[in-house]
Amino acid sequence: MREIDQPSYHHGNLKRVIIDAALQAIGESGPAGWSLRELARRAGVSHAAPAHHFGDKQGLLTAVAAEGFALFADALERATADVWEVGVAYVRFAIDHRPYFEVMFRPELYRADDPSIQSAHERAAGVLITSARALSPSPEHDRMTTLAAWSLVHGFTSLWLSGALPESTDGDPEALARSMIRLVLGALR
Amino acid sequence: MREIDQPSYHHGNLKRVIIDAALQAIGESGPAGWSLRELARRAGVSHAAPAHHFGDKQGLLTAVAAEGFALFADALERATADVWEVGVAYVRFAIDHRPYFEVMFRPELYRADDPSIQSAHERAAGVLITSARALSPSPEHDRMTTLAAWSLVHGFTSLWLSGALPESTDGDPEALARSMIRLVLGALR
DNA sequence: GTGCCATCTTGTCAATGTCAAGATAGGGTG
DNA sequence: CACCCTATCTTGACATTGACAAGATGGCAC
Repeated sequence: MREIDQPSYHHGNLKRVIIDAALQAIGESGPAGWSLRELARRAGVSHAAPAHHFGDKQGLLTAVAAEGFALFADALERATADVWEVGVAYVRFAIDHRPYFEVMFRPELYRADDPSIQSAHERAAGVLITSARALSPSPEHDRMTTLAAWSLVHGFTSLWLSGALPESTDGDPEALARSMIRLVLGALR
Repeated sequence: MREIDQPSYHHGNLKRVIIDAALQAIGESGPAGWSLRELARRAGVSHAAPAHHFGDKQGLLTAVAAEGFALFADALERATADVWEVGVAYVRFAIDHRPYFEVMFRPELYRADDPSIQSAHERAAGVLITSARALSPSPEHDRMTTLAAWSLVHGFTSLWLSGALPESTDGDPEALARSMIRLVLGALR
């Protein structure tokens, strides 16, 4: 009796299949509440197939985080036409791609020094810094404006995702975030 | 050969010993990177002793979170004399009691519906809401001011703890947070 | 003194992450 | 076309972990 129905070697895009399965598992049970073996079971492969491609669990999460940062940078870049919307895009990405986001900002889960992470991370940080500069009242406030804007948006996102906000149950996070961002950053300059 | 040198039954404050060991372990390996058995080993008790007092791992983390919210509420209350300092106290607590904080805002790790959690949580939320009201320009802005202030402070804290801020390596988080809070919330009213 | 029961230990089990070794297939080389 | 070679995937094994069940201990009420 074989455990796998049809051991199909070289079926190609197993890496993608496993990452997708991981994203779904993270979405259901959080970034640490799933197992590699259950993942393999769902993907229809043997229990050690993930380890072959990603080395270990940290390796898989490193791949997830790297892909996440790249998608994140893309999403932020698409919003740069209207500077005010970059913060909204931040929130929207976190909610629309929650599994990515939850891994990305938990660096103890993956290898943050991996080159694939660093490049995507720098790109995302670049968009944030550029956008914040456009909102800053004067050049010497650039650093503080960046810090404040990032903190504001990231805090809203974290609280929303963790369910700490009373508005989390119903309500539209995007609209709420937009109001908050315009109010606070509008007052700043 | 016995595993435990001197099986000391009824030695009393084992609950405290285990919680303290858990806090230390969380500080070293994050809120999910430790094991109950390793904990028991360090505390000098058998591998199942923790389970007896706390039911399971979630139960232990529930106790940690409850204690954390109580200490958190205490710390915030002590700062209410100067409303601006409540936010700073938020940041200081998170950094000085990082293990508590990291568990508290990860509700999937514990039983958030536990009564011991709820009461302490409500007390902390009360202080935050009251303080934010004092900073609000007008009553109809109360809700938005609370949301903005909380997001700002929580975001700063999360980013600092995760090491995402360039300032995380050196720098004084408390002073930086104080500047940011005064700048942003000062502009709001 | 005797029974009771909270406290803690010991034993056990399935599940998990990781490593090592084997099986398969497709592509390049002669 | 035969050969082998390597990436891909499987199978097998092992230590560790969380959880449960059953046993041992000792203080306390009566």
